[in-house]
Order: sequence, then structure tokens, then C-alpha cells
Amino acid sequence: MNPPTAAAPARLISRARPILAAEAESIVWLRGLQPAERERAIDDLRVAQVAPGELLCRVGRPATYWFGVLDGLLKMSNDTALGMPITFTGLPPGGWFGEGTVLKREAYRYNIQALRPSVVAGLSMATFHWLLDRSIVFNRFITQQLNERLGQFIAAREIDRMTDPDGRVARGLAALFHPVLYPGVGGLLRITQQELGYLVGLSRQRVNQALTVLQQAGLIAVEYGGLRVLDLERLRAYGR
DNA sequence: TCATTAAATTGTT
DNA sequence: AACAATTTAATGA
Repeated sequence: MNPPTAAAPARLISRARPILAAEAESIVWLRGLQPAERERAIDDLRVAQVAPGELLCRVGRPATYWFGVLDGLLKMSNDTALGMPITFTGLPPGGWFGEGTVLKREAYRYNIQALRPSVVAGLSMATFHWLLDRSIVFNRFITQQLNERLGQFIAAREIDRMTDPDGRVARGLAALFHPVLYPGVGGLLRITQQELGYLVGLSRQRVNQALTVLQQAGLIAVEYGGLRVLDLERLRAYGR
């Protein structure tokens, strides 16, 4: 339906608008900042709507923004023309990414594209570094972010090695429900079985089958257009 | 608010 | 890949 192959060039800046107060409330790292810092950050944040299949970051492009998902679902992958395409992770609401690249003022090392209509916020590199230079709270957040993501990537390697489709779905889901990296998800993750298939690299049918198994095991509850996790610990350890 | 219709998503083969 | 069944979203009375 929205094959992640079709991609138009992203023009985030031109379509971007200021952030709404209600949207800013949902951003966790804004909460700990000093009033002056928060004001500057909110003033700097740009928000844009992203269409399915649209590329937000391209491998090799110079980093300009630190991005966060306000709503929708993005995919972080490494599908260059050469080499095998690898999906690193999905990015549900509450997820922020690109800090590594912005930190080092480098080019993006992966593609970010929308799996469905999404709302994305961007903080300019200048303001990112400004916060980094003066806010300890912000530094703590970034450190934790980097640390948790490192753990995710290590887990992702295991998932890629795993042959059991049920296990791949289970672990992939557990990653999306990461409470620190994706606080916006909460109890219910809005994701279709088709989208989940794109993320874990399985057909929709097989995903459906796996979800049924996981539901019968009491690990998740499948709903129309999404699902909730009942036992994150067992989901994370599935197939071990 | 309710009924109708279209679109999206799911369950199954 | 295709199909039927189900759920949601949109529309207008």
C-alpha cells in the first residue's frame, strides 16, 4: 500500500511551521530545561507533515536537524544502492534521532523514511549545540539516548540472526515499546501489520500469524490498527 | 446523533 | 497474491 520504495525528496524546511504548545508539551526533554532554554528551543523547533515513503534523511546528506517523531511512524534503514538493505529500527512517536550525526557535524549514515503520514519536529544543529553547551539536563538526556540506542542496535543484530519469524516479530515489537527511547508510545502502539512487516522484513501474512501466536501466549493484545504489550519482559526475551 | 458509504485493516486461503 | 469479513472514518440528513 505504501511501499517504502517510492520516495520523493524531502523539503522539510520549506513546509515547516512553528511548533504548537500542545505538541511541545509532549516532548519529554523540554521538561527539564530552564525557562530561557526551553523558550529558545521551542522557538527554534520546526514541525512538518511527512507523506508515506518520503525520505527525511538521506545517507550522505549533511546533518541539519535533530529530529523527533510527534506522530506517525518512521523507519531507519541502510538501503544504499549497493549492499543488502537493513532496517535498523522503527521510530514511533516520542522517538528522537540523528543526535550522533549532529554531534559530530557529519553526514547522515542512514535513511529515514515515513511508513505512514507522520508529524516530525526538527531542532536546528545550532540550537542543539547551544543546549549541549549550557544544559546539564539536556546532556544527561542525550547521553541516556545514545546509551539506550546502543543497546537497541546490539539487540537488532540478534534479531537479524534469528530465523524464527515469531521471534523476529516479538523482539522487533519489544524494541518499539522501549519506554526510554519512545515514551510517546505508551500502552498502545499504532502500527498496522503491513507496517510491522516492513520493519521486521516479513510478509504481512506471516506477521499476522506471529501476532496470533504472541497473543495466545498472553504477551500482546491485537487490536484494529495497532496492538498493546501485556508482558514486555517476556516479549523481549522471546525465543531465548 | 444516526444512517450510509467509502476506505483501511485484518483474517484466511 | 487474492478474497471476504471487519473496523474505522467521512459524509450528509
